[in-house]
Amino acid sequence: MILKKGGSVENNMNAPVYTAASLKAELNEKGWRLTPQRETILQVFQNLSEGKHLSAEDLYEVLKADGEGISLSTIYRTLKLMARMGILRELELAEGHKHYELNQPYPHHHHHLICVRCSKTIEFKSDPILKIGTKAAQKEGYHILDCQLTIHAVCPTCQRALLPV
Amino acid sequence: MILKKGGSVENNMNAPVYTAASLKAELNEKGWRLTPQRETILQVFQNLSEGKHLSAEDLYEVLKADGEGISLSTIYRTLKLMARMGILRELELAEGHKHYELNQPYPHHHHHLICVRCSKTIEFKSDPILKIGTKAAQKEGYHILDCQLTIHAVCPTCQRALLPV
DNA sequence: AGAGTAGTTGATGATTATTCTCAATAAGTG
DNA sequence: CACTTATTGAGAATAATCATCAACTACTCT
Repeated sequence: MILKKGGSVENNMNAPVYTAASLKAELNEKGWRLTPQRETILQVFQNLSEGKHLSAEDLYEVLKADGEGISLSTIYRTLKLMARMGILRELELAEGHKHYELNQPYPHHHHHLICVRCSKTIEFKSDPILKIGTKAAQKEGYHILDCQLTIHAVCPTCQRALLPV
Repeated sequence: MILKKGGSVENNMNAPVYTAASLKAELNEKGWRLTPQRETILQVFQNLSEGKHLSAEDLYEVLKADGEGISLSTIYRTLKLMARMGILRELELAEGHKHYELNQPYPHHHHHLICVRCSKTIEFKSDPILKIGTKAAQKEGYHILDCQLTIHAVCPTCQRALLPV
């Protein structure tokens, strides 16, 4: 993975992304700080190809391989922080641990269809859902951070396998 | 959604529910057994008022209070089993542990709007979402078990509180 | 630019929800 | 009724995540 340092702007899919500067602005606004670790972690997610997502452990390994060694404590703290800021989405794709991906706006926004047996996951998009979700949040005065339809199902392969649950 | 099986009847809200008999039929079909524990646990969920959900620990306490003492091991096993059968929905409403509720079909089917700060949760319904989700699963040949839109957001109270993330 | 304040990191220990193990039990089958 | 095998219960084992705290450093204010 290539870690692009400094003022990144647009990724290759022409979607607006956070830059170090905008991340710093948003953090400082709340009295928090932009650290090299936070910047690096954001970049990893920005350079991730669509459909990819990382667990805390995954991210830890990626960074270690890149020679960027960031402690697991910081990984966990940063993932949670960024999820609560709405920068990352927290996904429950398989049992046991969470995955994270960049929380992309409209044209890239998507949902997940997950096999409860083998965890095979398919992404799909839907404008209406995003609109309905946004409206539901607005109606209650909630400030929306993420909106994801999760479909639990059994994939064709596992249906045929007739495995015990 | 697969909630109506075999000899199901109607509860007082006019929604189809599992009976001991229909649960047994579905279990036996796969070589499993209907035990008093499984029947009891299903009943607890069926008697839960709308909008309520239980964690494994909650269920354990409820049963203990009822003098029905079922071991935590069995609780966990049964919750997972029933979720995989599509009888229960597994919800990620707050950090740290899962909640479960009966997986009700159409007129009662609903989604969740959750405050990431205080975990206050609001339920809302949406036909279109259920339809879109069902279609998405069908298109991929997945056998759907559950379909839930989860909206992570900040509730009005927590917005005003300006608390640290 | 330099000093001070307070947020952040990293290492490690602590939690805690959930799963595993295994002997004893009991549901379903013929 | 006997037999096979799924299931239970108790406790130990896991694994993901969080808390703690001293050292460090980003940001702010002269």
